[in-house]
Amino acid sequence: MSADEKESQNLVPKAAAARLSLYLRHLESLRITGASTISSKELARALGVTAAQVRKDLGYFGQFGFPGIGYKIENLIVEIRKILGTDRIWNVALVGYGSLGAALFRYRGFEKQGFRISAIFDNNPAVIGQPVGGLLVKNITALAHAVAEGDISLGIMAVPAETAQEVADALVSAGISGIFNFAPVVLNLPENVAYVSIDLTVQLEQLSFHVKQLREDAPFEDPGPGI
Amino acid sequence: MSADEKESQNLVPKAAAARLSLYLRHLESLRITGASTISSKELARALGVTAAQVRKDLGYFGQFGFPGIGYKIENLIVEIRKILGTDRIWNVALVGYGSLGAALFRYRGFEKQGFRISAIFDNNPAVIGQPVGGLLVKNITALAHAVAEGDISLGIMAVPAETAQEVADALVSAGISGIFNFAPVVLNLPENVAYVSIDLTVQLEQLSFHVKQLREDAPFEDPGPGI
DNA sequence: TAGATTGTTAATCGATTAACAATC
DNA sequence: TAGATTGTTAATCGATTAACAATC
Repeated sequence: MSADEKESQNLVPKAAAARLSLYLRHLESLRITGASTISSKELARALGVTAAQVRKDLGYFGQFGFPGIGYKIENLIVEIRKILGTDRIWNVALVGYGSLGAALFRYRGFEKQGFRISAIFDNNPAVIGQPVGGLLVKNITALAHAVAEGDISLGIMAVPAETAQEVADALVSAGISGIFNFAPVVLNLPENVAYVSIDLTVQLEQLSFHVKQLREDAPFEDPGPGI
Repeated sequence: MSADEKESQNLVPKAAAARLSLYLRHLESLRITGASTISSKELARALGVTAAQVRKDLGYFGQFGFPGIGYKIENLIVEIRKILGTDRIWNVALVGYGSLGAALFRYRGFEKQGFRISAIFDNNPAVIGQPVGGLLVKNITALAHAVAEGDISLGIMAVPAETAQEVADALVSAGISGIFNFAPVVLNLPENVAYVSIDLTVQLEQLSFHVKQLREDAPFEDPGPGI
């Protein structure tokens, strides 16, 4: 079976695809230093994984390295971008222009990787019509039209939990291909819509869980304050 | 081996702990509806996992259910909070008061789960001294003192990639127990410091990857615009 | 009681690591 | 050439699912 067939049959572990992004980030930072090749061992070391894992992750998608040499940095950047689909511009709709939505809009990291927020929506009359960075915040009822007109295929949701499913449904009917959700709910979506969700509170709870675990594992290390 | 021993020996899959947060979120929303018990099957259905997984995840930490009945919602909420360590207040330092930092500070979801941002730091003279929600943004050089004084054990980093490692080192020397990082870098931290990281661009890249995969799997479903 | 549901063991499935021939 | 490093197979490790006796 070819690497292409593997990919299209979903045999790529999700975690492998996530690491690809990390490899890309590191390769981009290396490029600035002028380095031209890197071995799986060096890349692994920088990211805290094993060299075998780096080679295996890349192996899911093709043969990019040179035995005895390593990987050519420029070339690998181009290849990973192709794999991730960031060798193009994605137009993104931002739904919800509260404080988180506004922060995400101002975040320059997205544009740098080819994600362009090209429309903003809210249901709050107080912000609808407001100009932000060359755009106007639109009424959420205009979603379907704007998505079709603007060749928008991704949506970022920064809305409260209460309206999240409703907004997701609207994005799906509008014909969006993928949703990036910040509302703390598990969305119900059709199989043909891609879905990534970040629940900030869940992550913070994981942190407190890990802190607790560390303290339990090493009860003599951290007597805490007052001793 | 007891459930407690398992936990302290790190035999709990990380993914199981993450799902605990999702169970908690759903249980809290159920409580409002007045329901008093729930079965693993119902909980599983709501969150898109299997019933066996719900029971197994909870089983890592103890026996909370009643055969033939299910789980008592109020009780399970209390137990999961204990497990996650959110049965108490955590004082949190926010480092970096740019647009993301400001959005995180305004986000009410943290306080609701017991995470209180009790100090804010930045290195930018333009924001140092600025009053925000009853706090003053402090110079980052005051970190160590404030952490000790304020019983702060967690740090949220909303700083640029360039200064992230430096800030992390400062948090570690200040005696912080856990770091929640938003900078797009892999931090180098001692083993005894808990660590959760969110790289927004990585997540958006995963979304574009999944969209691409869906399109490749169903080439006849989405002819795209222009047809 | 009969039906429902847990907690847990064993079976399955998937992901990571180790090892090494092929290659530069 | 000798040393380095890839790509890939096989072995290991870990997580999920299925099954079912125990229990209410």
